This record gives sequence, structure tokens and C-alpha cells, in this order.
Amino acid sequence: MNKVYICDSDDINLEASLDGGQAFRWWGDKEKYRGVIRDNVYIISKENSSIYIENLTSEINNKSLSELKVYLGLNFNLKKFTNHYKEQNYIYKLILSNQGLRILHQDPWEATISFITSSVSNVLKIKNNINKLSSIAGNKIGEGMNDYTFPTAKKIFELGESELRKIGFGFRSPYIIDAAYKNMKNQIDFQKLREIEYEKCLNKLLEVKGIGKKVADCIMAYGLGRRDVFPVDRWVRRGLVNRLKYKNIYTNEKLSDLARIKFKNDSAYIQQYIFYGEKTS
DNA sequence: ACTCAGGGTCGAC
DNA sequence: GTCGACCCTGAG
Repeated sequence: MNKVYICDSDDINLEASLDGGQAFRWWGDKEKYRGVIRDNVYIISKENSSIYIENLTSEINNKSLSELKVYLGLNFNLKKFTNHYKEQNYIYKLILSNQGLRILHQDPWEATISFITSSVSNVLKIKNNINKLSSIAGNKIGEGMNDYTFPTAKKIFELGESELRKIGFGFRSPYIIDAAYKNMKNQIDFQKLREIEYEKCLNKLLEVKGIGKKVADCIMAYGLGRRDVFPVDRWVRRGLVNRLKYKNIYTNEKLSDLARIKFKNDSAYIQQYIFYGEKTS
């Protein structure tokens, strides 16, 4: 429908932010992506030196534009962040060479299922799983093959483990059912999880089968908007050990705790730049 | 055709 | 704390 200017092209790197392993519903190629945020289909594109966003399902107004900026993480002061690390060679180079990489603020429920799905998988497979699930159990909201809302917990629960296995979730299927059951029974209050201290939030998420510390950290970073978390996977581990000289004997959980204490509220962003940098180099 | 590895977690010892 | 098992699929 209407297409509006949202920011300068220097403000956000679309490929790194939308299709770099934190969100799994954007399809496109470097300068143009189509995807779903909650119940709207969007096209986000770079044209000349501007970023535009088009809503294919309803009109964009001031309120929804403001929400889109929140989703894209545009409220985070990237310039200040960048400047703060200018003395730290490895991190500063990562920030400069991936300029505009931002952490998205996704729907926490979708992030929960996405990162349970991410275990020993890869970005393409996660995307295929999540989008197929949406096309089977979500609501159709557009003409594109991936224009579906992300399914509710109830819909996923009703689908059942065997159907999830047919979609290709494999051994993660019972985990997803457990998450769906707990969410359906209102055992997970995402709004409350945004505000409580890290350890309590972590322990609550760990109650769900298939959520360990790494997945919980991702849910907190990408779904709950928490920046005081440092997810450590095999890629981030490489950066921490090989470049920042953390000890190789430490487990990923230990590395996460150490980095979290060091980087405090910059943790999620530092982690994101290390992850993306290590994965694409 | 065949092997490898990908944003880990679980349960048993 | 350590270790094998766990599903699937694109890439080489």
C-alpha cells in the first residue's frame, strides 16, 4: 500500500540485520527484503541512500512507523556504541566492517520457537522450518508464499509432534510442543520476563524443554529486547577464544557469563557483531 | 552416492 | 562435568 522513508541507508545494514541469523522470516537479496512482522507483510528496501518500508497489508501511520523503528532497533544509539569501542581493535573493526548491523526486536513467542529450532541447525534450514510451520498453522495475510502470521501456541500444540516432524523439525519437535503447551497455559509471561533480573529470567526460560542457556540468551536478546545477555554459540566462541583471548578450557556457558559481566548492557550487541563477523569471514 | 556440519540440549553415568 | 544421541538437509 503506502511506502514511506524510515531512515538513512547508513543507519541499518539490511542483509546483516534481517537475514544474518537473528530473524528467520525475511526473504530477499541485500537491498530488498520481504517479510512478516506480527500480522503485516512488509517490503523493506534500500534505494539510493535511503531505507524505505512498504506495508502490503495496511496503511502505515505515525504509530505503526514508530513501532517499525522499534522492531528494526533504530532507537539504539549505534554511533555512541561505535565510538565507545574505538580503542578496542578487534571489536572496533567488526563494528566498522559490518556497519549498520542492528538487533531486531522480534515477537518473543516467535523468537522462542525460532531459537529452539536453531539447535544444531543452520540459518537456511531454520528459515525453511519456521516459514513452513507458518504456512501450515498461521493465517494467510498476503499473496506471497511466506505471507503468513506466526502461529499461536494453541495452533502449534494442536498440530502435534508428528506433524512437526513431517515439517522437518526433527528431534526439536517435542521441545516445541512443550513450549507451546506452557505458553498456551500462560506459564510464560513474556512481558514480566523483560523486567526481572537476568538469573530469574534465565531460570524461567530453562523450564521449557529444549531451551538451554544459549537458546534462552537468544530469546532474551532478540525477543525480549534485553541487551544484558551474551549468547555464546560455536561462532561467538571462536571470537572470544581466538581474538579476545578467553581461555579455551571454558564451556560456552562460562564464556557467556564472563563476557556478560565484562560488557554489561552492551553484551547483546558485542555478541552480535562477533557472531556475524566470525560467521561471514 | 556419500560424508559433513550447522546459532545445542537432554538424560545417563 | 562429561559424553553419546538426537532429526534433517544443503553443500561439497
